[in-house]
Amino acid sequence: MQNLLELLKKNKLKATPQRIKILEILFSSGHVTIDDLYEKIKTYLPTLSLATVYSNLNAMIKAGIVKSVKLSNNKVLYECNLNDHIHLVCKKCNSIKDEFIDKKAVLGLIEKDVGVNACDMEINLYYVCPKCSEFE
Amino acid sequence: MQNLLELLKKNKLKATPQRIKILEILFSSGHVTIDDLYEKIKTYLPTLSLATVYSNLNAMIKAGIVKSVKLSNNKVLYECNLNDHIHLVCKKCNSIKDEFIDKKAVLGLIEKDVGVNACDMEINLYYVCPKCSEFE
DNA sequence: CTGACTGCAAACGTTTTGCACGGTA
DNA sequence: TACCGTGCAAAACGTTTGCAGTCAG
Repeated sequence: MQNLLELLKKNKLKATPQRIKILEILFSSGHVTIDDLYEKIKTYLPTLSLATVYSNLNAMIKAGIVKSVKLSNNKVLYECNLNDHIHLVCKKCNSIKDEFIDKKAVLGLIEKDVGVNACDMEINLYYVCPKCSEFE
Repeated sequence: MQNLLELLKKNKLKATPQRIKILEILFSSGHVTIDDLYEKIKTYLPTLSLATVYSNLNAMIKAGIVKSVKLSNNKVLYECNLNDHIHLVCKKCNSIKDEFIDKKAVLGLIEKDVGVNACDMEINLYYVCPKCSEFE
């Protein structure tokens, strides 16, 4: 995918096959745990090491391409940092759904209370997903 | 402190001195790391073990009395889950400031977009704290 | 050609576990 | 008294590090 290659170059990161594959998976999956990510990549790049995945994620987080989100169950998710979305987290099964909201309106409302200029905002809503509320 | 004792009993947790002290510190400190917490408790309860602190925190998290927050530097903070506040996290030094907002208004704004009833909401604002912006 | 990236193994700090003992309800 | 909670040590877990070899620019 040409644009991923350029995305890396634009951020002064070498475009290795490992990094491109990591980004591809992040783009198509929305958000994944390290284990999911490692599992999925291994089918394409069997020799890839977990340490490399970590170091690449950290490098791309530093560059601002990737974002990590820690949920209340202390699991960490990685995702690409392009879309303006929040997370709906199911309290029962920990499944996660992306949801798009008017972040500017929310940020405006909050900044009025707080009196600070924020460069980023992270919102997680905890709820019970449809599947889990069926079996309550 | 009588109300802490009742808070534990109400949630079907035995009111041991260790748990009461943990809650006292969480209440007075806002949010603390495990190390801070352990350090502070040890002056009152020198025989306390770290494993006990962990198991008590986990028990109280399950009961909903305590909450844990994982920051982008992978440090975990514990806090009591009674106040309606959000976190201002400094992007440079990772310091954290509690800030109180009108959560209901924010939640209302978001739920309108999302069409879901949330039982809890977590908001983190990333900014540059006054100390760090001095030395930029 | 050169510095950055990879893969591996070992190290690291944090959290959990198993078990005997002790204290709360 | 019965059971939950404690303390200790060891194990497990997720992540980082160091290093030799490799590859992208």
